[in-house]
This record gives sequence, structure tokens and C-alpha cells, in this order.
Amino acid sequence: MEDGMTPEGGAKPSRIQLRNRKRILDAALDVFSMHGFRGATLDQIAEASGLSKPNILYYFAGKEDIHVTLLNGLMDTWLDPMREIDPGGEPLEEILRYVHRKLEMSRAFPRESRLFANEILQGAPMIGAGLVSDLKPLVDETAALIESWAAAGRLKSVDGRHLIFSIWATTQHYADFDAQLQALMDGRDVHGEASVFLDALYRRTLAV
Amino acid sequence: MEDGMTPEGGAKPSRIQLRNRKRILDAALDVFSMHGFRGATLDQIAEASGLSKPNILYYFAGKEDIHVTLLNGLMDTWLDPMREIDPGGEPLEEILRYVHRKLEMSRAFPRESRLFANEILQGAPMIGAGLVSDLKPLVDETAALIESWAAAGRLKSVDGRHLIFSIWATTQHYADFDAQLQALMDGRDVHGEASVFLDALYRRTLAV
DNA sequence: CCACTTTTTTACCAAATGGTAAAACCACGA
DNA sequence: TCGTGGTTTTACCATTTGGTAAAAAAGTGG
Repeated sequence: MEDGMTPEGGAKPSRIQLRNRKRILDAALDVFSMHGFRGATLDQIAEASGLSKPNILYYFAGKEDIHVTLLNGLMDTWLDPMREIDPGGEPLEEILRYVHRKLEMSRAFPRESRLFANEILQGAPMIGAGLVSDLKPLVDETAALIESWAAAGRLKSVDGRHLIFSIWATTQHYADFDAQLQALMDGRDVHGEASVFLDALYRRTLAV
Repeated sequence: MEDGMTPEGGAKPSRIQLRNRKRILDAALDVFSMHGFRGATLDQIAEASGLSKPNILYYFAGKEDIHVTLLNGLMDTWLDPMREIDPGGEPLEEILRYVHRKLEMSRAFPRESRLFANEILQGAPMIGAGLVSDLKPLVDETAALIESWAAAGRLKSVDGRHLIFSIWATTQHYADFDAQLQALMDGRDVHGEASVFLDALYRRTLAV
């Protein structure tokens, strides 16, 4: 019955295991978000984490294991803002709060945003299943909520799903396409302006 | 003074050169847009184009040369819809036409959209300069036009630059994040719905 | 201090990958 | 038909990359 106590055998991780796995994941987030999965190398992750390559492979089964672990660990955090939409709240304010939370995540966690963007761009080869199982129910539910608000006359009529997509697109754009924005916006307060703009965009679209 | 008549020495390309360079670029667009620059391999491009790897390197100086050639060749096409905005036209209709043209490009040329998205995500290492020299003047000009329309009371007041970003984000999203949409929209007419949604979004935002 | 486990390093490897040299092939005008 | 120049193939490399074996080192409980 006793397993070999390898790090991935999921009994009780030691302090040193917890610390090193965290280091590796943080370094990997840097590298993967910058170069994509296939563009990232274990050597880069090793260098960034301060551990040797074989040592990294002592903690993770392989490059793909690191990537999947990151993606799964982030999925929940990434969806939290949508879960916080309160069906009992004031419709317009709930949606605007969602927009601002998403924009704030783009500002605070651009690496995470790019990691997802990269994965989706490549066709979501590693989290395709998770998209259907985790994301779809939440999107279906939220879209239904929005449309019920619209049907009750508390929002202008709108396609719930496409509203959600547009919120993802506009907010994540500020993280994912940062290189472009840097080239176009010389020294402006991009996120501050974005917050004002998006507030107006969705207020005008949805306010009755 | 006479050059060696290598394919890249730019005199007069033969019919066979034109055909093969086109084949290679088309195959490369497939591969690069699917896997990103670093994830793509010359062998994949060779296989997809039906030419051997050394033969490909007879037509292009290297992997990066193919990528840069693609990017440069596409830049103009990609910006055309924005150039077609008519300063003398009806403001709201001009912008809505721009939105629909961009959405149509997402539908018709998803590979091109993903190629750019990949490049920007990685920090635009190969077209960073082109962004500033080609894109920025056009954006500056268009943003100024939009804001002059708003100042003249022909559109609701709006930040021109962020309006442009939001149009890019919402329209390109349908190409770049297609894998996600496929998982969420079972069999729906995504682009048809998107067209209706985006029309309403920008009409409500901008109509006086 | 000692045995025993966990962690880290050293020394590798096989496959993949971008790229090259040079021979072979082919088209076509003189 | 023959030569000439553009085109394609064959046979290679050097490097990079993900990954492994096994020894060394560091903890750790008794």
C-alpha cells in the first residue's frame, strides 16, 4: 500500500516541496506566458527558478505537467470575477463591477492572461475539456441571468453570451496585446483611460 | 555589380519562383498561425507545402525570413479596413462599416488574425518597429478623426484610441479565441450573432 | 553519531531541429 | 544536342531540447 513518496504521489508535501513547486510554477508562468508552451524551454524555467533542470523534473513529471498544473490552478481564479456576479444585485452595476474586476485582473495578472491566450490560440490542446466542463456551465448560467434581466426590462435587450465575449475581449486585450499598446500609447495611463472608456461603453449599451 | 541571381536577390522572379514562394508562404501561414513562431518547424512547413526542407531554404534565407515576409505582406491588408474610413462620410455609419469589415476579416482570414495575435503576444519581436512606423500614424489620425466627430456633436463623446482598441479586441476575438467559442457555442451561427451584437454595441455607444 | 529518506547534482542520451554542401536534375535557348 | 543556369535532392551537421541514471549531498528521527 505504501507509495514511493515521490513528489507527485499525493500524500503530504513537505515544506521544501511546497516552496520549490511554487518557485517552479512562478518561473514557468514567466516563461510560458512570454514564449508560449512550445517556445518555452526547461532550461529557461530552470534558470528563472534557480533550480537545475533535473531538479525540476524531480518535482514535475515533465514540461507538459508544469503547464497543465499552471492552467488548472489558474482556471478557478480566472473565473472568480464572473462567479461574483450577484443575481440579486442591481443589473447594470453588477455587470459594470464585473467589467472592472476583469480589467483589474488584466492589470494585476498579465502573465496569467497571456498564458491563457496562448493556450486558446493554439487550439486549447491541454484544457479543451476543462473549457467545456468548467467554463461552459458558468457562461450558460450567466448569459441566462443577463437575458432574464433584459427580459425584465432592467437592461437593454442584449445577447448574453456575446456580451460576455466582448467583456473578455476588451479587458484581456489590455494584457494580451500590451506590446501593441506600448507602441501606440506613448506614456499614457492606459489602464486608467481604459477603465473610463469601458465603463461608458457598457453603460451606454446596457442602461435602460 | 551582377548578383548571383539567388531567389532573394530581387531582380525578376520566374514563374516557378512565384509559385513556390506562394506555396511556402501559404503553408507557413497554416503552421505559424497554429503553433506560433517557435512552435512551428521547417519540417512542418515543408510537409504542408509539398517541398523539401532544403528546397524551402533555397527560396527563403531561413525560418525567420519566412515569418517576417508573411508579417510584412499582411500588415497592409490588415490595416486596409481602417484606411477605408471616410472622413467625409456619416460618422456613425463609417465606424459601423469599419466594425463589420473587421469582423468579416476575422471570419475570412482567421489564420492571419492568429498570426498577428501570436506575434503581439510574444512581444512583437519582429514587427515592433513596423508597429510604430505604420500603425501608429494611422491610429493617431483615425482617433483624431473620431474625436473631431464627437466634438462636432455627430457622435457621443468617446476616447478615439480606446474605441479603436475595443473594435480590434471584439472583432479579432472571434478568430483568435475560436477554440474557446467552439467549446461554448454548440453549433450556433457565431459570426452572424456577433454581427448583430457588435452593431448594437457600437450604435448604442456612439449614436447621438 | 548513525541509519534512512529526501533532495540535488553530475554526467549523460536520443530525438528533433535549423541549416549547409554538393551533387543531380531539369528547362530551354543557341 | 549541348551547354548553361536555375531548381531539387541527397546526405549530412551542430545545437538544442526534453528527459534519465546514478551518485552525492543534505536533512531527519532515534
